[in-house]
Amino acid sequence: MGSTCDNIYGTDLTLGLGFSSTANQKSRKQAPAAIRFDLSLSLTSDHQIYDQKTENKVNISSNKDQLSAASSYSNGSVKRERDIGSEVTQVERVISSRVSDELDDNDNDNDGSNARKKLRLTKVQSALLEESFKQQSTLNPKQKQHLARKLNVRPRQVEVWFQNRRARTKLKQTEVDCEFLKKCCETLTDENRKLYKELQELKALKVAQPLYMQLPAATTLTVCPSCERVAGAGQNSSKPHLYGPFTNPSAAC
DNA sequence: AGCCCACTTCAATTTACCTCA
DNA sequence: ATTGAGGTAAATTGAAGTGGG
Repeated sequence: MGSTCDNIYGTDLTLGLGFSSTANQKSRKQAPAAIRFDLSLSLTSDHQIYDQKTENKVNISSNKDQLSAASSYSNGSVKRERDIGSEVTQVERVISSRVSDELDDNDNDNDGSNARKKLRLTKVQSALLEESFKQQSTLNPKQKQHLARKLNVRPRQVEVWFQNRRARTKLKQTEVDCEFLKKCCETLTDENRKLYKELQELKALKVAQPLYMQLPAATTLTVCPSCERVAGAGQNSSKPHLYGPFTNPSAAC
């Protein structure tokens, strides 16, 4: 991260995230120990961090030995967290995002490391993108440019987001379809099982009694006049040959 | 050339589980 | 025995890279 930027107040701010939190160790390990951030973030009074790009504020207060945080968003909503962990994460996100932007704008990798920095879109940015996606799932170049300017991101990011979003939608639809087919399969299996059971019962009945004399009055099945069988399909004599009142017995044999 | 899609990579984040005070 | 904090590994998420149509 070669570019150390002074913020608009002329102060070279360094935010150390060294305090104890429930944020997971691994992610903090991977985050820079101290991050110098650009003009879009500034420390305000009352331990408040203000992201000028998203207009989000993160209030940080300490209460005895427990740190807590509350975010106030540009839409007026306020969120209170159990502890500082997720807010630290949020601050890291914002900082990371801005730093990535900065690196990208500076044709990146000024720090010499080729590590791919993951940029996370802010909630506000994601919400706006979602809103646009609801209206239409593809963008023409003009719309892309406009949205990119509005979100303060690169057009390529908007493009990638829409691509990934379409993929997610498709995947979800596939899952829904799969679930539907699974249900269909279950129903058919169940039906097949019932029919097979019925068949076994009829077979047993045939063995016990001469069928053409003993068939229950209620049954709609008939005996084939040519082969005198209820069971025994033409293709396989061992398999039952059943037909109902609307089929042609001679044609079936 | 530019766009889309499918597939992939990998950093960031979440979740689950464990240990210890 | 129970609870909460802290640590870690595995799983998941999602932004971005790549290659082919």
